[in-house]
Amino acid sequence: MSTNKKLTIEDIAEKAGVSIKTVSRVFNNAPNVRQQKRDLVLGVARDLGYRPNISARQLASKRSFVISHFHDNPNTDYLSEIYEGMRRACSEQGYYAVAEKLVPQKGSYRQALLDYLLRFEVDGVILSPPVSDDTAVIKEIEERNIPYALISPGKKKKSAINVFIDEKNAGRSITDYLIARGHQHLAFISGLDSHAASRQREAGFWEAIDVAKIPKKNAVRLAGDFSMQSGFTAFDILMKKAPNVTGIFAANDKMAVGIIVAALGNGKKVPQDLSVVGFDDSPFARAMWPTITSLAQPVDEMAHLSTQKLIEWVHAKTLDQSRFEFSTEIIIRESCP
Amino acid sequence: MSTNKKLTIEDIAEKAGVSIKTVSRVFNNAPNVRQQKRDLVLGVARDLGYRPNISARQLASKRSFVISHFHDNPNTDYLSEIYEGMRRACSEQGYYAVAEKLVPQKGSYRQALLDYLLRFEVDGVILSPPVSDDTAVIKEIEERNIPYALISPGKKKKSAINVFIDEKNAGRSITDYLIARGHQHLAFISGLDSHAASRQREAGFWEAIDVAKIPKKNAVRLAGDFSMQSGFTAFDILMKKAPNVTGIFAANDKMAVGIIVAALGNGKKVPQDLSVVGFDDSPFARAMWPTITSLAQPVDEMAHLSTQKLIEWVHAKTLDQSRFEFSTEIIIRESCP
DNA sequence: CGCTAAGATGACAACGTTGTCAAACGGTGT
DNA sequence: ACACCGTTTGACAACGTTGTCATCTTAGCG
Repeated sequence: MSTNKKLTIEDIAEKAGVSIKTVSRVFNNAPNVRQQKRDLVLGVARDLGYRPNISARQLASKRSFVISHFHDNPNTDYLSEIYEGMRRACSEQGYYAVAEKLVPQKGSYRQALLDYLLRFEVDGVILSPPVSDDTAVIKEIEERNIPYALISPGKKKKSAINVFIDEKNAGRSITDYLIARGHQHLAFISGLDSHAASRQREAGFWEAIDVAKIPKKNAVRLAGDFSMQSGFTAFDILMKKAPNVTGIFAANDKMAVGIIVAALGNGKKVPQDLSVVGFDDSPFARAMWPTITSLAQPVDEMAHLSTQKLIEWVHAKTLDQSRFEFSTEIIIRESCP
Repeated sequence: MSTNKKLTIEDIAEKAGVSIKTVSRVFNNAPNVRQQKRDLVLGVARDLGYRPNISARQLASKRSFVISHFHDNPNTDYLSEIYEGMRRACSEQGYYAVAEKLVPQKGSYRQALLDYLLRFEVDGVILSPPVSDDTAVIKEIEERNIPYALISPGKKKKSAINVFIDEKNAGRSITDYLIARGHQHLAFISGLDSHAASRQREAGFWEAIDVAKIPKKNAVRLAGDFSMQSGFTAFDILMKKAPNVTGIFAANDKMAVGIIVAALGNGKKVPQDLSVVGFDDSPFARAMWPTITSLAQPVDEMAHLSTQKLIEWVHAKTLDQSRFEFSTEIIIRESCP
């Protein structure tokens, strides 16, 4: 390992026998550089281990090389998957990934966003629920012409990168799975109705019921709020309202944990007496006992792609494709084998 | 809100009738500026809403204004508390907070660290377990004279900022609490022995037993690994080895969840038949049912202070105080009221 | 009251890139 | 061979700060 003093664009230019501007062009994928020189410069740069200085780039180009994820979601597992996906993509391109929790004021995230933008420059923004549903936030971002991506099951925007899974179809398929395992009396535990994801998962649930020709009265909906506690509470209500239910679809894993704990505490065996499936494939789906069958969405991949496309957009200054749908997978575990 | 074109140091200098260098001095808390001028400049800057351009500062000063947290801990709740504390402190000082998961190679984080440092400049580093225990990593950081902070119960370094709680004392006090609630037959579920924190918490457990003059045979140690599953498993062993235990201290909340779930599944009531206390006060301590009595450490505050002190160190170029101990608190909930 | 040294201030050159614009090049049609 | 035009290349001035060093103040002292 050599004591390499800091390399600059000039060192590369000299070694390659071109001007610094040409080197700059190569590193910015700018047009109008002969392929031969491009290769030459890249070769020299690779040999010497050159990397452009971020600060100088920022200063000269008035770009920040920062991609920010604005969120307000207590699910830290979800957040860190997003962060990891962003970080990977950013690191590949010499960008910085930053995550910022927005604190709502009077029900809107607008002020918190403005506070942030006043202090830091940002080249691109990633929004996830519930921030992605705040129209005031989107308006501010669009007015500033900041490229942005929505990782969200909500409304799609023409002028944004939309990354999503088909929530309804996912709800449908995991319900189909429950039915295929022989369950004829089913329950759905909803999340917060304000979240589009919960509503769409539920729609999938009812579609599956419908298609399987299970009588509507054999299916029941219990209101939850995504919390473990609400899953726990749902169990009591379930025992009163529909004691012969054997298959439960919880709109997220936390509620699945809640209902399983409640079931065990009341002498029910899982999955023998009660089968439970969750959604998100979060770490406790693996860590609980019994482990939980869950629908996995590739959050990391989704964040990675969002970030990549965002950076492309920043460079190209124009957005081409705007919708990216990801597919999901049912991870079969003990709670519904 | 005015359409403020970008303010530079020159605008402030002109408005205040001083040179740009003086403005620069003021913003860097440099010595040798008359108090009167300092106030004048700060006043003008506040009125106009000026903030120094980070990139230009980075370029000119060869500092990066980035503080990185290197970690490899699957506990995302813990990580996001650290990140939040860092973020707050950084944002106050115009720094960037960055979190980087290090992937070990051949048991060491050294290579991953070097890969990172090759790509990005960093002004300060925060390490938490298990990275903070990697001597090769610390050696590399010290050789580069990068200020660093250890949020860790492990060995204290003279040449670093050490932020920690007294783990042994914390283990002692929560065990004291169990004993005060009348429990005379106790169990400790350990975490990974490679983690100093687990060993120290256990030491506190035994000290409490000792001081309370509880016969050693009435206390038992069960080996866990911090996972929910290991807590679950511990229950079976406990029932065989020491069925009359009524008070359990799990070295973290996850294992507390595991043992509670197992207990409920076996018809035991918590806390009536079995009282359980955890450690960390993580989100499920609140979300589980029953909610879990747990020992809380102020992770957010610890990260905030680490970052502040790190930034002070960067500016002063010298480290004064090196040890910062934080106090803990027992959060009483249903699992051991 | 002048002298000195320490403290306060400023002029100007870095820092390492990108933007701008002019110049050189190379291919085409006459 | 020449004029023309698009493509490629480069010289040099930004970008907004901080570092260096010279100069101007001021307080203290004989």
